[in-house]
Amino acid sequence: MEANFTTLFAMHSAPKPHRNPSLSATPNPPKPIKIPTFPFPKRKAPSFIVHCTSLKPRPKHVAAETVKPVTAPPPSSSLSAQLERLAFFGKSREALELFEILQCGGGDEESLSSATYDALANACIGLRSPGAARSVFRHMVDTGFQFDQYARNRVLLMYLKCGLVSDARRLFEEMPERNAVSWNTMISGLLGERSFEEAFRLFLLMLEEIPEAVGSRSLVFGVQACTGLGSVFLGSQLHSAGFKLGLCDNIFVSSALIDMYSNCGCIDEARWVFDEMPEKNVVAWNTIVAGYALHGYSEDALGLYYEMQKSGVRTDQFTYSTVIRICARLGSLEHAKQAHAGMVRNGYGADLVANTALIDLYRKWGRMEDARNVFDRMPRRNLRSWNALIGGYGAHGMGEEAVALFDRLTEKKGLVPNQVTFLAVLNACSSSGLSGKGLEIFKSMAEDPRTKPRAMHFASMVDLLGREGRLDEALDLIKNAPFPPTENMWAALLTACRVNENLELGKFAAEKLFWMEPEKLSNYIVLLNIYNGSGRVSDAANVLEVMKRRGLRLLPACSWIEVKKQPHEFAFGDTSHPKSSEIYKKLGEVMEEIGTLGYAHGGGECFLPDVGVEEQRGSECHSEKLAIAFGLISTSSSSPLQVVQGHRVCDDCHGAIKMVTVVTKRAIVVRDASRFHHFRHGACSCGDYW
DNA sequence: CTAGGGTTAG
Repeated sequence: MEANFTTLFAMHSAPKPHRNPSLSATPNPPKPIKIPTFPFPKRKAPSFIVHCTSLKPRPKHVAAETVKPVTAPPPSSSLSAQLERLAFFGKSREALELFEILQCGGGDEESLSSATYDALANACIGLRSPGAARSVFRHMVDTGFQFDQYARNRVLLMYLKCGLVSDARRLFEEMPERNAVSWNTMISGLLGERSFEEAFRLFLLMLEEIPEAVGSRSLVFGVQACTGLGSVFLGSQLHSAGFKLGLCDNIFVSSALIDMYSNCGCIDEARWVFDEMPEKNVVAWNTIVAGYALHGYSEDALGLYYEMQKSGVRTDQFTYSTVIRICARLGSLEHAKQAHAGMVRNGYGADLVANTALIDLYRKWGRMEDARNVFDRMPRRNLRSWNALIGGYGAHGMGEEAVALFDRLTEKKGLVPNQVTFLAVLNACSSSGLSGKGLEIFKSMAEDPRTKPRAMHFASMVDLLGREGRLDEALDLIKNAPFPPTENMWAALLTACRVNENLELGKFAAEKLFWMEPEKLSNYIVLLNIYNGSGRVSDAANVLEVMKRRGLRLLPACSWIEVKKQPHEFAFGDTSHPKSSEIYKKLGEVMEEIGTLGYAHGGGECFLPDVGVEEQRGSECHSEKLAIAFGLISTSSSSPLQVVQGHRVCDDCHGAIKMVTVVTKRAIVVRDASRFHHFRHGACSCGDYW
């Protein structure tokens, strides 16, 4: 391990973060949950730690982590003392105003005291104001302030925190001498700018120049740089070095390592570091839970969270925002509600991030009143909070509310809508038939160079026009876009053609898609449904033939429903559930009942838009129907049903469920692969377009 | 003497 880091770094070319691909795939492929319980087996140490023998452990640092009582500067009449007090109490703006007044005298001023500059630096950092930072530094230079190492480090920090990175870099280079704090400050600043490579190089330089000063703080930065670079290769070298230097029994280093490993796709190594920690604090727990979640192991992550509670560690707002996010991905409302309750109980009910995660969660469950409640109670909101709610309204066919919220947002100063906001509101307009408003917003985007519509916005407009049957306009929009058409745009057109039964254009769009994404099954199925719907049997057979030739097969469709915290899963024609006979009996009754209301089973074959053909011979016992039948017999007659599934609903089920809400007087929410269907009083929030 | 450290969202 004496091999020096510079050569190691040189060997290492263009690192790419290795992430679990399942996270970047479709937005909500939910899964049923089985929470594991954790015995904690000892894991094998990663081999690189065993191999590394040549470094000598350094004498243990005496932990100087004692917390000193901090006292405010005493009240005094002098301007600089007042300034210090203001800065101490976080009144940065006022402190800087006093500084300006102080400068008003002009001419030959004297330097302020070190403590006053300290306070000013804090004020500048608090406001992130580059202008103020520059003028404070200028004042120091102009008045002949005698810089010591401390003051130089403070200025360096001030510049970095105010975003003056290149000035800070120059300052750092020109420093007559640099101590550990100077290096750490500079490296940390570069990390904040996401200049990971430079940060890592600087860390190596520090190791060369003052190796004795590289302590656990520096190591944390080095490891963070590796996290940013996504390089487990470099990260494990640092782990190894830190291990030999005796720096790895530090909670900060351990947490940084856990984060590094999990962000580099090595969850087992992350877990090893975690298991080895003699004392695990909140951050370590939060990091490992987030790590499992990042890798898509949501159940394990939730299981670890329960383990965390058992261990007696106090959960914090980070815990809740992570756990709520996990619950949002899982098909579990009960776990989520408990997390919500715990968050409020422990005094984090006002946390911005956790509340935003809650909005997202409730919207994924179709509980828009709950989402709105959370939003209204939030003491502070950022753009993401607004986006989450606007998007939620859109996904549930509540376009009016989405637009109202969007208008409220644009009237506010301080927050400027971004790409996500626009996409959310355009989708909302489209799904609620507010085409006028949608077109208006789309036009307004194009007028402002900062919000030039992107491909996804065009796709949304294609959807909007297609919904109204304005297929020619939709096609024109695709052709006249300022960039080549994307998959999303053609897919939106294809859906429009299916609903509007436009065979020719549908075929055209489908062929574009087959060429662009030949592996994607749902495209073929949509075309198949178009052909079947218009009785073009031979064309349908052709599509099937092509699919077979390309070796396209799919997982069987399944749906699930949560009853009393237990998920119940159903596949097509499933008879494996213990209550299977009751379920089919109920299903039969309900189908008969809605039959008397005029429901007729859709005669021809109806394919689920994204499931293999051999999986479905008829839609009478599609998994969603089974899940709903089970929900009906196992919950009280007034409670709404929540069904989750990974495939899109077929026409027949969609029609049937609408009528089921009439005869049972229940609300039913189906969260499928592409959207929500909020069935109530015989209608669906999607407006029969999906 | 003071300063620099780890985790979170669409």
